[in-house]
Amino acid sequence: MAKGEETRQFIIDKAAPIFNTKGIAATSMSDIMEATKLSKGSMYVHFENKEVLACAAVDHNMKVLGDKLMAKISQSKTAKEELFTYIDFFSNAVNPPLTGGCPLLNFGTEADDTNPVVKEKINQGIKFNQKLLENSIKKGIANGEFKPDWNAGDFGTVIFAMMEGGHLISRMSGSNDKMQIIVKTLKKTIEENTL
Amino acid sequence: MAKGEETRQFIIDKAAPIFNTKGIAATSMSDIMEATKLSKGSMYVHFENKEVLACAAVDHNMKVLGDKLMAKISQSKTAKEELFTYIDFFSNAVNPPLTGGCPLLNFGTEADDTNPVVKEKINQGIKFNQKLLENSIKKGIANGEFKPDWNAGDFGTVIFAMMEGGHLISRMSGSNDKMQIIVKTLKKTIEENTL
DNA sequence: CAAATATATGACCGATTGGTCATTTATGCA
DNA sequence: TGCATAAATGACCAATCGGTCATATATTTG
Repeated sequence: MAKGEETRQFIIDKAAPIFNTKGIAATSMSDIMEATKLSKGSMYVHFENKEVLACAAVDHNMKVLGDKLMAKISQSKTAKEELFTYIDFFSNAVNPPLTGGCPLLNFGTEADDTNPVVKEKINQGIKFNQKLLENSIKKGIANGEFKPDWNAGDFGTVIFAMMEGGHLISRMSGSNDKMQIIVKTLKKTIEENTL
Repeated sequence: MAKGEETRQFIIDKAAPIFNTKGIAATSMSDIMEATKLSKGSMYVHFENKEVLACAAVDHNMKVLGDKLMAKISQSKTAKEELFTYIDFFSNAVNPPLTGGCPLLNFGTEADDTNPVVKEKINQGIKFNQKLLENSIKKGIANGEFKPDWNAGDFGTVIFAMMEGGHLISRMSGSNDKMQIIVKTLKKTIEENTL
């Protein structure tokens, strides 16, 4: 039983970056076979079909990225530091924390009109990010760091949206220039709401 | 000669929304055959392969969307009105101006690590949007509508990034709620920079 | 250790993929 | 109208797709 779970995890580890880079539709089981050096039959011992494997890969990508992010954020001492850490964490779109870029953007746009299961996973991932940011702002308001009239919910959404948009721009241009404008603008707004 | 070009355009018209909805990899030539009711051989009379057809579909989607946008914006009398029109035009992500949503987001994320030709097309499309917004702001500064110290280039990028991010959020949630927060925030900032 | 169970293999399957081509049909021009 | 050219057809192709399964090999457990 231990061996089985080990192999299953091994497959997910190898498959996750491939799915995040090529997309679900464009990734074949042969791609995963090649990456894992496992036989086709072995794949189907651990995953009943490609869709199940793809879902596991989506979950894995979100978890790995989330864990890395939370590890950084948890080191922050102030609410402002939390927001800055969040922004800095995603500020390099050309060399992003996860191979293939942001999984919320990648899987979200692909799943949009075709895969309701993955779409809902991404929807939850987005909500998690928005809430995370909103809660940091609320915390900062509560402890007197931020202006009390700052709309935490709205600005949580704004930060997330701007970072995702900046991610897209910078990935397409192959340069972090525009992302740095986003980062600068967001940090300036945070400063303006700092007491 | 006239007939040939007519059929070619007909195929593109039918194919474009399918590619924008399902993605390039997940769209098959059979899908296009079914939509056009044309034979497979006929498709290959007008397009040497799927990649060429996909590129034509990407171009078409961007052009149709761009034309619709410019038609609206050209009716604006002031620079502020131009910016508001741009924002309003993209404010409904659940029922977007183009079937399948924003092609820059859709094709951009898919092409990112796999299709340099399409990627560059999207890169140019993004730059066009940024420049369009930047020029509206510059125009507004020049004619005394906006504060002269407003950074046109930066804010052009910010508007575009926020709208794309908002588009993603609202598509995933199936609600325009978060997009409306984005719209509200952007318009407020524009007002703050209006003299 | 031995029996039972779980895991790994790769040949094999039908379906579908993108793409070709000889042939037929429609179009455009002299 | 008649002829040359262009366009449309659909059977056909090799390659690949996701997926199955009898068989073989490890692993776990009594």
